[in-house]
Amino acid sequence: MKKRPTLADIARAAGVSMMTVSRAINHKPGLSDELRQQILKIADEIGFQPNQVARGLATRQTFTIGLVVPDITLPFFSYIARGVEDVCYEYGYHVMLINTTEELERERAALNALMQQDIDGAILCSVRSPLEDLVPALQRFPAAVLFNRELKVPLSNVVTISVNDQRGAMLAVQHMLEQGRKRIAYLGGPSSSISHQRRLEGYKQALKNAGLAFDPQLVEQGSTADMAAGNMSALLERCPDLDGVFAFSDVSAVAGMQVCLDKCKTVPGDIAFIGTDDLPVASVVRPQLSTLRVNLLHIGRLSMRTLLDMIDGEAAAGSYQIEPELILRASS
Amino acid sequence: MKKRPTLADIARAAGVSMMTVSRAINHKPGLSDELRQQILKIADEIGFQPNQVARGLATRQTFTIGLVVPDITLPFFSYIARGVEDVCYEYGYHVMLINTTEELERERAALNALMQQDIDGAILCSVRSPLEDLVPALQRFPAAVLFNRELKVPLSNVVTISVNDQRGAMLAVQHMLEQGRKRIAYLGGPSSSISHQRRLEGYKQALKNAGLAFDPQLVEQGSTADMAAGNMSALLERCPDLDGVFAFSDVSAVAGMQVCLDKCKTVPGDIAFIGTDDLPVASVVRPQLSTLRVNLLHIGRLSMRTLLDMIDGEAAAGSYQIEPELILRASS
DNA sequence: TTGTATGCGTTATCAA
DNA sequence: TTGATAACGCATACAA
Repeated sequence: MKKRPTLADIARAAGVSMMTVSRAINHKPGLSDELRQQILKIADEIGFQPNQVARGLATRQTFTIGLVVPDITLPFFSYIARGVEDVCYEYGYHVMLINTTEELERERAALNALMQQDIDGAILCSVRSPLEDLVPALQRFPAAVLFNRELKVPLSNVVTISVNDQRGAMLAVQHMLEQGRKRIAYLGGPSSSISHQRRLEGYKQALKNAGLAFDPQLVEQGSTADMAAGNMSALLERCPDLDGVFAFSDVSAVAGMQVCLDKCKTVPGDIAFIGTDDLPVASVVRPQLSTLRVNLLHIGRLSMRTLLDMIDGEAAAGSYQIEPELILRASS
Repeated sequence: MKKRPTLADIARAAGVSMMTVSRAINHKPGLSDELRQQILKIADEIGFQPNQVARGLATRQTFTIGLVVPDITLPFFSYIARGVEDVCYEYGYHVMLINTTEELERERAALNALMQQDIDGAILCSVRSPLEDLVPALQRFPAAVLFNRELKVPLSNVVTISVNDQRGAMLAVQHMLEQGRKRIAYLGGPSSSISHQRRLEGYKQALKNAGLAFDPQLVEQGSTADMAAGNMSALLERCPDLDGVFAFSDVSAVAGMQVCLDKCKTVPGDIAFIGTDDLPVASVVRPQLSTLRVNLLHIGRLSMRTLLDMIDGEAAAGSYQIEPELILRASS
């Protein structure tokens, strides 16, 4: 591996100073077009690529943002990541991706690593760290977007973006209640998930609004498809009169639905199903799955654009709330 | 935002030179334990975080690797990314994630961006760029792993890791042939995909081995679930005697399977289905889907560990071949 | 329009 | 065991 050419190399070859080369490369004013073309030509021939690390050190701007997610294999986060990256590409930014696997220790490490990297901003998705750790960390970033996590007191350099999970759950449960169903279960996600907790609240609220009592027997939690299937079996056994299921994700919903079909229940005749996220699988299974949709790609893009606005000093801190949309298909 | 403390700040506060602080921070020999503890204590109090950009410039090592994928929303790649990131976390490395959306222009931009970032290595998944562009780019990285793409001539700094897609397809098709099926379709992926092309080869090879002629009428291609469903309808209409389907992904397989079930075909009675990737959905749908499995998390980890070995100069270039495993479930 | 001096925060090198 | 000085590659500020 031979050393990469530097500004100095170009300067020597072109017989000008480094600064002139720098200006030419960065398309800054202050030299004749003729000379600029000449320099660019030489740079190209020599195969010059500006060293962004050096540039970052000099300008204190790395054009890199940190993206922290619990688990990139969850479609929910991979879609957000995609949206973020798309906008980054448009604006010449780069993404440093960190998975935390919902572990506090790894979250702490992620925040620490990002501090040291001199990133221009951070997008933190569903972080769990206690506010006493999170707030000081946030304050050290030039700008940050906090997704699905609220702050007690607003910070001047952070925007919060949240999905209204509670309302989403209410919409789903209300819909089934309006169909005359009375025994609706919540096939929940991991108990530590903030979305899970919020949806549970929405579920309870919808029941309350309809004058129905909350029955803990009708709630299960679990993260994988296998667990959802097991939970569904347990629910059916405990509550044979079950007539509706709101699920934490489309995958859980499909798993649960198949368990019911296996046991000769009809969907939606005996039991209605509503999932969450509108994953590709939702419209592929039979019956096609009703679901709560939020445009995750859009959320990713919005997050990154908001971050860019803050970096450019064009936006004040604040908060967005994304409303999920109830997509009715054949399962409810 | 106040300026972050630097080595100089600590040095001043501790009444020693920057170098002594540097040595203390980096746990390098050359100073008394006593003094080291003293310095670390001050650094901690002051909230010092070493600036990795400056460190990277000085040492020419950024502890960052580039990960290029076509689309992080495809489970195939998000699982690999997760495996890569897990190993990165263990070794204190960072991941710069870039999506190329299968566009050559964006691939070129990705390679360029990574060159400029002074990364320690790169993992390139399913890149399409012609070898004449790819090879010179690869040579500029200290080390690289090339996933699902072959080189004509080996490079001393790159390891190739590939899934044996051809053999996988052969296994799947052979299995159906052994069941006595004669009209097996290939519900393919995007035609530009290298995996798609390899699997098509395997499909043809299996037919040939069985003495059957290849019938282009039995092949369709498309990337989304919707397209797969449309393609399945077309196949059924063109070839009513169809009795088996090998699909490019589990999502395509499920989509195709549901189309068949909708048209009152039985699975696997009338038509057998075998998918690819063993996604969660495969074991959740009914009938449960047979599929080709490779451990993607493992591939991600293997890629990153191999890259680390090369970075540390411990491994020579070479190539790995991953064999898919045929998982038989109810659909075949 | 072009060039010079200096600094960004850290580490390598060599001297004490 | 410690420290002074010079890189690393680029950009800012100021001068010519």
